[in-house]
Amino acid sequence: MIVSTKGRYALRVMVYLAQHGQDYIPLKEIAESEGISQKYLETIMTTLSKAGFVDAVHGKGGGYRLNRKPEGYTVGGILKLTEGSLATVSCTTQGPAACSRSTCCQTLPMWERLDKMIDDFFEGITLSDLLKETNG
Amino acid sequence: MIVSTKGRYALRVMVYLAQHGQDYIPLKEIAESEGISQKYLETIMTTLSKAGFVDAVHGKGGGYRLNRKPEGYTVGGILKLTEGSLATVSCTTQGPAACSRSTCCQTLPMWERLDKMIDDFFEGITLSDLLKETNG
DNA sequence: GGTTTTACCTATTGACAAAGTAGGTAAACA
DNA sequence: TGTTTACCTACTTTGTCAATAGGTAAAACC
Repeated sequence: MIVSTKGRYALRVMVYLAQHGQDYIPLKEIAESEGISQKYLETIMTTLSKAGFVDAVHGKGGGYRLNRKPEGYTVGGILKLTEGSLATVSCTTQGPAACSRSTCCQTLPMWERLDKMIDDFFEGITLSDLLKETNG
Repeated sequence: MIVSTKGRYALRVMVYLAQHGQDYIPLKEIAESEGISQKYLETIMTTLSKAGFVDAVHGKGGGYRLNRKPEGYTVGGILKLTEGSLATVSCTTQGPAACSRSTCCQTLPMWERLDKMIDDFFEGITLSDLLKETNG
């Protein structure tokens, strides 16, 4: 049960941008600061940009920046965008009739409660909350 | 973020055994009833058997059965055994120094809280609880 | 003792997605 | 015109999940 690097990197990038306010930050700088492959980060930034999560500007002095306040982004929103889904089992990822056993499965309700709990967890955290985190 | 078939199948098998009390149920019957490949299920049953979660008896009239009451099994125990770990990110799966950024990472505390929440969730559910589930 | 029924063991395959790479084009600015 | 940046399409590598193949060993039955 794993959140892939795509989602994890995206979160870290968003935190990084949040810490740099109104400035446009070039991808190269983000990649180097966060220790992420430039090429790989490109695909993530494109996703964030297309979804309107960040502004992108070409050319010198360009780069990426947030277009909302940190409180305006939930961790859930960022992860759902980059991961595709947060569902923990294929049974709940697809439609209701995905599994022929759904009507009699003794474990399905548990998975659904888990998904709900995780969704609530992530939707209850904003970028602004992450900025306040401190380790150690 | 996915729980693999191994853990899901294991849970369903344990529920199935719980519903059959003291009887020894051959693998073939479990596989057919639950629609799981026999060969694949073998690896799962071996895991459960080696860990002492089930009794196994060879020969005619043999098979598998639980050796505790359903209340004696937590979903967390079964999943940790078959999945290996329930950690959601590689950052927390491995040791504390797995990631060089762990001391300054703004997102790590959140992952740790998530892992804790999921662990509590699964440890708070027993086989006996699953038996009471009803769908639709 | 031989046959059937069962669990147990080692190794291999196929499919798929995650992670990362390669090499370009287009926009903005000096 | 040249540099800096984002954007685009395609490819490769790697690894794990899911399943398969082909056996051996134990227990019961006749």
